Amino acid sequence: MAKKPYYITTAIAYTSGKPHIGNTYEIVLADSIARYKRFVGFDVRFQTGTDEHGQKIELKAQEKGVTPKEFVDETAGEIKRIWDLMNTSYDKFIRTTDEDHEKMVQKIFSKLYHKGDIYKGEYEGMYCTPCESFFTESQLVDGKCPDCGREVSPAKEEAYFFKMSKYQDRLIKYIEDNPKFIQPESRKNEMMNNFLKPGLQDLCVSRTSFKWGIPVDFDPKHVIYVWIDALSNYITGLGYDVGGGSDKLYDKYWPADLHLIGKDILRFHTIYWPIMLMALDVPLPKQIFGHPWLLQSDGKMSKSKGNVIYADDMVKLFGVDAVRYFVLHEMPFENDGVISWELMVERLNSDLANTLGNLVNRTVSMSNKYFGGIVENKKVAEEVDQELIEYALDTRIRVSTAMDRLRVADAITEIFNLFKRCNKYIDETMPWALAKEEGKQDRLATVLYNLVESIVIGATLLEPYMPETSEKILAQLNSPKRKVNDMVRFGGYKSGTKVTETPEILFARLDIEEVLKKVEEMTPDPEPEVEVVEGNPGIDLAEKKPEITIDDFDKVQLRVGEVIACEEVKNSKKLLCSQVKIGSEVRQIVSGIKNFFSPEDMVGKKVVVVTNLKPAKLAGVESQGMILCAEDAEGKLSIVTTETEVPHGAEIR
RNA sequence: GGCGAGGUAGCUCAGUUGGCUAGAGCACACGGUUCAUACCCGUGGUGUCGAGGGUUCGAAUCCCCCCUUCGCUACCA
Repeated sequence: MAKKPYYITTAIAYTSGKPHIGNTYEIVLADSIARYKRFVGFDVRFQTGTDEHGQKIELKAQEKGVTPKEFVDETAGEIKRIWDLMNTSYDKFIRTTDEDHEKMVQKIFSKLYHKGDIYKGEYEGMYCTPCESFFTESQLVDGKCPDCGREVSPAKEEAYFFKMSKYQDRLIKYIEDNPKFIQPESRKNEMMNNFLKPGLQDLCVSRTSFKWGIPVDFDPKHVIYVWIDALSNYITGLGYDVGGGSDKLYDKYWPADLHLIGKDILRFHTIYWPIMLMALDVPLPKQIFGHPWLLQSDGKMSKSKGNVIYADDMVKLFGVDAVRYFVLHEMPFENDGVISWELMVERLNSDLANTLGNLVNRTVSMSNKYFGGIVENKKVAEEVDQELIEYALDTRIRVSTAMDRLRVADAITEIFNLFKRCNKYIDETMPWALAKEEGKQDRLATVLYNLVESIVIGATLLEPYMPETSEKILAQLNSPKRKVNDMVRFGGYKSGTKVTETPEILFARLDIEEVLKKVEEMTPDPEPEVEVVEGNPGIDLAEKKPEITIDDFDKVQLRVGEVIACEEVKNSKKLLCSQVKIGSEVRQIVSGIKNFFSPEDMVGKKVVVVTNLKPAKLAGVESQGMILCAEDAEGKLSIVTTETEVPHGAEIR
């Protein structure tokens, strides 16, 4: 019988920087599910990758002085390196800059356009000119640009829109008919109440304000916006073809069984993505799980605090499997989890070193000490054995129940409960006492056999979560990997096998003080604190502009001007129109300063003017330059002028 | 503001449709044990189950109100 296919994906990671432990959690979680499904007999395909387009990347690349492609090549490489470091078993790492992906995204966009689900319209919003960005009302901070804090003005831009509302009722029905579609369930309510029930707005799916993206093939000044580009990776990665003739991978694995994503992007995956698929006549994925986040106990992770935890730092200190154990075990199903170095060390010492490591070690040691390493089933059973045997066999069922509900943390706990049960069994049977008693040798052998067999069962079940440790334990016990079908009976361990003579310590206990010391060494410069001058804090800019050269600065021409006349601009709230004399010419300049200066204030003032600024119309009035002002934290303005009297027309440099 | 989730032992959390003296893990204390990584096993809680009111023979669990924390609130990749 052919194996049942199982397709699982993570969200593709945005390549704007190095992923921290929170991002890494998702890939490890997905990996544990993928490995588990493989173990229980599914034909698994596990896809992950990177989302590499967008304005933010364009800007970051510019800041670094590299091309966007060079920039994402480096970041994507870093992300892949960490995924590999975490020992994740993905089958496909897709990048949205892959050629086949880009081509198919264009075809998908084109098809939706010709079908009439995408139409050309105008995007209206609040626009911040210096930032070249649109914002919605709700994004504005105090009615101003959330990035630079400056005034924004209503503006329009040509854009393509997706008719979401057309599919809204179908989606509501689908979600209601498939209660498991959105997990955890509380998220389902958020989507229904906030978006679906009030009615969907059409979605803007193209941009002209930046270039780093996939161009619309029939209208190349537009770039396809993130939704259609990024989300479609789940099908393009399988070789989906919108024109028919999809790859056989697609036929086999689509629809996906599980999209694993962070709770922050649930809306895109549970609303936009299903609607896109409906429009393409493609079946919907079976389940979408928005997992919670792993947070620092001492406040949020931030680079300026110097407390960002990166996966590779953790791996250096604790090893891959300890980190995997920690993130999987500590993460609850619905609420955010907590991460700290202290908790990490505590878990490692008590669970990994004491319970598991010590169990394996003492078992192997006793086998060596009493029987020269030979583990033999002499079948001298006693009543206590049965409880252990049943517990060991039952663990498989309990793990399975937890995994079917995606309760990965619970599944791991079940496995460790088995290890604890083994430790208890040792105390119940007291092998060291049997060793001293005459005629108890066969009973002793049986006890050790039961222990080894139980550990093999536990180690086998542990593989999806801690693959390396699982392998190490089986190697110490000299046991092959056990198949899922051989998990239903107790006694699969081959009697007469010799265990290792030199048991390696699986997890060494760590001292929290020493760990914290090492952590400090690894982060030697936790961001030099900028000195704050007492009583005069000044103003900190939210965003610093990239460095420029003297040549860049030379492009700007600044001259002294004298305001000879000034009036209010009709139909505007903030604008004044000044006539400014600069040498032999008089320029008309419009400025947003009415809230602070009256036209009378302005007349006679010497001002600094940008004279080679491209003329622009503000509220219908042409402005041939710009008067420079300083702005304080409250947005109060002060005109820049010269320290001593200088004739108008003088150049500033 | 609207919608939603939570507030249970020092810490992290379980507590199904209301019902035996409210639980687990960690930490802590004591006892046991010595095969083992100072480990393992056992024992130990006067917790106002956020506050108040109500329904009921009986409520952490249902209803009302209040306090408090957090999530979501559309074009951000």
